[in-house]
Amino acid sequence: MSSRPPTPVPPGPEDGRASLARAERRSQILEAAKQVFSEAGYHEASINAIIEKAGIARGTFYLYFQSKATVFDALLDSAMRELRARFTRIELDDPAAAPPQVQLRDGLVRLLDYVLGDRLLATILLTGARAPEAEASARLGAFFDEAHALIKQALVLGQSIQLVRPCNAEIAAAALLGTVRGMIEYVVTTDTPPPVEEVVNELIAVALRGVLA
Amino acid sequence: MSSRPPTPVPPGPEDGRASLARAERRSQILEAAKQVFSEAGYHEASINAIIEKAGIARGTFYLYFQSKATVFDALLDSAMRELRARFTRIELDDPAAAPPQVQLRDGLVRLLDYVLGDRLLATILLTGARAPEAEASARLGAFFDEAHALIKQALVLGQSIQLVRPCNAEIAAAALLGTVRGMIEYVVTTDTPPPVEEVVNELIAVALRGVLA
Amino acid sequence: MSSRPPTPVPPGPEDGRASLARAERRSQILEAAKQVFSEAGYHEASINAIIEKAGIARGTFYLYFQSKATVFDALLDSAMRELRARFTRIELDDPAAAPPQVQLRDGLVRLLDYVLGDRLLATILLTGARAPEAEASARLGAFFDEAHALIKQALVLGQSIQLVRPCNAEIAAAALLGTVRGMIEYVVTTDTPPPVEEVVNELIAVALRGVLA
Amino acid sequence: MSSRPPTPVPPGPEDGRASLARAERRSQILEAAKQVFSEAGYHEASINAIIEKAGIARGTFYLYFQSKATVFDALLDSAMRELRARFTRIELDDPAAAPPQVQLRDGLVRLLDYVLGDRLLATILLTGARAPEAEASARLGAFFDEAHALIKQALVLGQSIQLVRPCNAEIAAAALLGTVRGMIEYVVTTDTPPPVEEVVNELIAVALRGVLA
DNA sequence: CATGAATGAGTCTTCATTCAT
DNA sequence: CATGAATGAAGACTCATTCAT
Repeated sequence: MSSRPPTPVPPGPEDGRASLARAERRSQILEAAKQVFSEAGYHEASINAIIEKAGIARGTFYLYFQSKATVFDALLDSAMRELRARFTRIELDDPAAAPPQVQLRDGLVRLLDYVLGDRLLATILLTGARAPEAEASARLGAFFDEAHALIKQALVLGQSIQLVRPCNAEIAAAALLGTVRGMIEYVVTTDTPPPVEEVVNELIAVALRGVLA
Repeated sequence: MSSRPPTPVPPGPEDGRASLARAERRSQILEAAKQVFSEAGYHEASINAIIEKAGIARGTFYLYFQSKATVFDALLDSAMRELRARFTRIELDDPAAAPPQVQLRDGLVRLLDYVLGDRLLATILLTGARAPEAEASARLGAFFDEAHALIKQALVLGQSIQLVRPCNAEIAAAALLGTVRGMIEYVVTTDTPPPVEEVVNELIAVALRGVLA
Repeated sequence: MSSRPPTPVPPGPEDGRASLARAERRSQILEAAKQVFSEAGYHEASINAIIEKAGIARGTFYLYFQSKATVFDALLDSAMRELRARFTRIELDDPAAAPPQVQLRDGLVRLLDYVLGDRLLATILLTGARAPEAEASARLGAFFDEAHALIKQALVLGQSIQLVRPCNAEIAAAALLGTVRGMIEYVVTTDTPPPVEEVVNELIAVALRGVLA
Repeated sequence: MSSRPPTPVPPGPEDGRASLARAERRSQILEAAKQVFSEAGYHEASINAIIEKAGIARGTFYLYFQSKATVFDALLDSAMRELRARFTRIELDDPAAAPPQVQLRDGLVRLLDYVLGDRLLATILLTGARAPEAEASARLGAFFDEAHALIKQALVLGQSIQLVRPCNAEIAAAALLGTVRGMIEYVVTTDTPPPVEEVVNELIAVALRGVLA
């Protein structure tokens, strides 16, 4: 029975936490959400867990994000942005640019550097595909498709200048994308991964020359 | 092989009479669950959807499986068993065995054949990591660790007979595991994938010789 | 933190209440909802209050109705159906029919009889307009518009046979609709209302001849 | 007149200086609240909508009103006051007064004039019964009871001088109150209502002489 | 006086699981 | 063995209210 007005008992903050600037509070929540999502995955993660970790009240969360899916989107977008920024298309025509192999190597180093610097975010990115409510989840699929297309394009180009051996570029691109993802997963899940330089060298060696002697 | 829970024998008369029917019902449920889990993922999948697809009553489900997590476990285990059966350790010493490259090729063909023959189960396997309640999910991690170890071991062995170039086997194994997973994901998600032979050829070529001319 | 599976502790019914036939349980819920809605109005009413009054569990409610708005719709529709069934268009041309005044009187008697027989439902009907989520709420508006049109039509017809004095039928119909609603509200809110016959006589007298001597 | 709560004088310096500004702010809020409440009804209305429309900050609202219910009360009281002021007891004994019919007509004209001049407030009054938390909501019931008593009294008086025909004054009063409410609802909800004079004429004609020729 | 960030009780709704028939 | 009605813990989200600045 709800005829009685709900005895409004909204207390003020019980500890002296001060009001944060909007952007600060927002990233505080993002940080908490990042941890929770990367530990528990989208579904297992609860708003409860997020606000507890952030040390804020329920309502405060919804002051900054419309829904659980929205925070997840923000994180996923952030991760994709970071990744995109670090790995740019390789420039062949520009004479001022570094040689292709160096560009490739640098891109991969930046990529793994970022991944190691923010393992949590990277974890979300690797597993974020399963979040149907989050609309960024669909963008993630597009993101990997894009990566596949990029690699394929590079292979075709390489073939045209006889740098790359004849092969089915579509399939090979899928294989190489897998190689990179395997690498990322490896450094993210290994407690004390080898130096980035070494990992990248190995990655490139495998991709370019395989493992045969 | 970790201590597998004793394959939850659901209660009921053990007179062995209805055993066949029992097994049939069980696989009927498993089949329905496979479809639902592979379409929706662990969390999005509902018991409702499973029993509807199986055409059984709610209670009947719990006569054969203790919980949602239990069916999922059964499916995951089944997939892992199938995979394990298809890809055996490469035999070097047995003079009666086929040459290593052929063994490798055959193993991969069997692997991809299976994957294409049961895409649903393969999908679950690829995405099944995110089901913290399902204890088989942990075994999945172990499964991939095992695969990594297998590859690493093969590399080390290959190096000892100068077949494989010197490299950090740990890292290279991670890269190659990724390559295979990428390949699997590719054939599973592509509507009309190329013939298995071609995919395997490409995969082996990339893994052994890279993409360079 | 929700990493732990929620320790499934769903007990069976703690009292021996037996499963009711679907229709029975449904009307049991409708009855409880009727009381709650009529006491508290749509918004003040809570699912909690309804299931408490019905003595059922939360989930049971949703086994029979999709939402709070849905039960409300069912009740509103039921009330409108009852009302419509009791007050039919007055038949002038049928020589076998009773004289118009008698038809009018009978209709009103049936109306008030129903209203007194189910005050709760009548209350919901009188106040149900404020429930934007309930789609039947819109139908309620249409219902009263229909009543207005019916009265207006009757007035125009009466004017054509010189039974009704010249007047603005639109306005007069609004006035008469108000008269009826006032009557209904009166009998519904009065603890021991006068006999229906008397109320109807008075209503008709006022509507037809006014209060002047 | 029930014990009205002492018109919640919001806290703040009582120096009388800013009193004017204070009153202005107050009515600015009331105006916004009037719009919101009349559009959305008590429950659907949100403090958010009110402060947005008023262009003030959240806290400011609570500087002038203790709660949502309080503003609603203020509006309801205001509407009742306006109505009361416009419809005074009909004077029979005063020889200087206009004849009773004229007094009645004038009162009704003033009533409808006001209603049309402030439809929003009138809407709130007509639908304000459903706001259990607002204690003025109870006063609204008393208000209509009062109106009923007034009409009944007039009927009894009219009967004593043989102006009104013999009837059950209690019931007839309920009918007539309904007639007036129907009228008010009609002019309030009709986009371009007929001139007040015409509506009042029709209302009086129906009330005094009915609809028969 | 004004502000608006923060609060948290309360609401609706879902769904895995049980058990009387 | 099969059934499906019933259960209730848990989750996402809203919004009136407060109070430090």
